[in-house]
Amino acid sequence: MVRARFAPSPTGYLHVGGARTALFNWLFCRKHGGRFILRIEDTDILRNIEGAERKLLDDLTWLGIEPDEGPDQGGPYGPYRQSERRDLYEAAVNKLLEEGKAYYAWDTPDELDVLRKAAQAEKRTFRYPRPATLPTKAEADRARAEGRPVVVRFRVPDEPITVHDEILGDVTFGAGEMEDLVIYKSNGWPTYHFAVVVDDYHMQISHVLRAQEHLMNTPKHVFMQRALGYEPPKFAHLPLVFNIDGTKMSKRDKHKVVRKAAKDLIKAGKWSADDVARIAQATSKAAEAWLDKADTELDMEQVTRLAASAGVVMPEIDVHDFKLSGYLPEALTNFVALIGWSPGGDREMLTRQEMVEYFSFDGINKAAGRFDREKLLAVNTTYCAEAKPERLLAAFRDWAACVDSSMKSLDDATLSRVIELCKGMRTLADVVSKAGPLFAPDDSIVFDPDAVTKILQKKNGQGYAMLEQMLPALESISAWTVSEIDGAIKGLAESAGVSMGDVAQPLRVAIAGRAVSPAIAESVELLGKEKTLNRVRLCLSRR
RNA sequence: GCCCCCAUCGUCUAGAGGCCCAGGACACCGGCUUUUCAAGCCGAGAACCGGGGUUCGAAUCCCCGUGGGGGCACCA
Repeated sequence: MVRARFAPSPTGYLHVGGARTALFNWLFCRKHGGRFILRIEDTDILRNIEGAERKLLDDLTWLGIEPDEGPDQGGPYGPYRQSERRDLYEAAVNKLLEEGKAYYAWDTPDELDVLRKAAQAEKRTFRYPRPATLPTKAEADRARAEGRPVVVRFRVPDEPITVHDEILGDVTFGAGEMEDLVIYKSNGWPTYHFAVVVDDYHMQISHVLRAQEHLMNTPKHVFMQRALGYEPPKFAHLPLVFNIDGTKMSKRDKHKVVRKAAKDLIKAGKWSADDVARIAQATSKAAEAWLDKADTELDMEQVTRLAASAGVVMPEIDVHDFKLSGYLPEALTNFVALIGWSPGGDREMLTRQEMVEYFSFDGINKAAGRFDREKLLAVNTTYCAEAKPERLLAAFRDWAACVDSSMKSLDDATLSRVIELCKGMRTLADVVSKAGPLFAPDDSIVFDPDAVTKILQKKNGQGYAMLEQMLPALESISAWTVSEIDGAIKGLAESAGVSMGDVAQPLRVAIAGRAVSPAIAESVELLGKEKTLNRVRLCLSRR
């Protein structure tokens, strides 16, 4: 029975890299009729973020990667949060302690730091110096009573080890290359390394698919599995995903972009450091530290405020970011599946079913891949073009609710019509950026100065002249239909001896405020007679 | 510094010794279409990191070099 798991820690939104790991685990399970387990790795109580687990779960749901077992759905091997399985870790660590396979240690962080620095000065690789005779429990208790931080370290066997990876093949590590790692912290919680080993065993995990950054952890885990008498699962380490420039995709990228924008504005004299603090709603000290490259000084909400105010778009990093940008979950998953995996041949656009069908470790690459946003956009464009109208409508509603777009209040019929008129869209957000003004109040239309000069004022105000002539033509239309409106526009172009563009573009600027909108006759029809005439008059009055 | 992994167009990749003077997709460039934007259509350019082997034959196998990346926490 195949049982694979995705095990995120609740520190924020789901990262796209994590989403790919989750997807591969899910695909692997579906392919082999196995069970996909979600386990929350929350052993670092300080790093856990309130509400993060919910966000993680919601993002997975949005992507269509539903666990078979997990905190929400339960299952026979629960609980599915590590914080609720402490007795298991305790029993395991006691066993190792009793057998002399693990031992107590109580060096302070400062003491360890001194040892590390000394090793570094001698150009030696630091490894924790295992004491010749292992401390007794009584000694550990005494140290604890004295206020020393008592941890438990795993006694790593002094022998080479070869672990087999389903993707990479055999990987060998020499004897003595790993130090005796901490498996129990002084605060009484197990470390990640220990909890994974214990949980994977108790949850009967058969395959561990995880990012390649964990490769070096594998021998440690296998040594522990042997020490505990567990049969190690099979391992498959997935290639990493980087930014297009080869850097790591991290939330730092967001800070970077916003910081640069803020600094540029300061340099241009438009902002001051105080403005940064005020806009972010942070202390001036925090703002200054942040400007000086301390990412941790401002949180994401504060940075988001700065980005909005500075008018910069932050790079999408988390699944939620892509959702907000208007990507379809099926497009995102298809795109992300193709980084580090190939279904073989020329196949590229795949349904989830096809992905399951073609999925295999053979198709997984060893080399790291890069996340090409241009390609994602192209994939999304294709998905938008091929999606059924109902799907697009549902996806748009989902998105509009998420970003709180004013267009979310439109009825289904109108919305479907608008979406249809926006075909060729690259993201759901394009619908709003293209057709949004048609649904805004007449007096909220902002005229794009460029469009005004280029289209209305040019050639001695020919655009305005066309609008003046358009007014009676539109007024006389009794049946407000696309064909009538189209006829009116064509008629005017012909009688005035100008091109269609010379008539349509001024009208477009009048009703939308800029040179872009859906097809003109359709836009006008959608707007309605009254509003159209109102907007044309309004535009002329601002001449 | 030590350990580990990797290496085909700018990017994602196909390719499991002859089917490859290397195929697809995105991007780019040129053109078409056109009442805007986007979309669409047609076309062009673009890669086997270097050096040694093995073999009748190497993008494919081996070695070395170079380059890129990851890991070296009481974080996961």
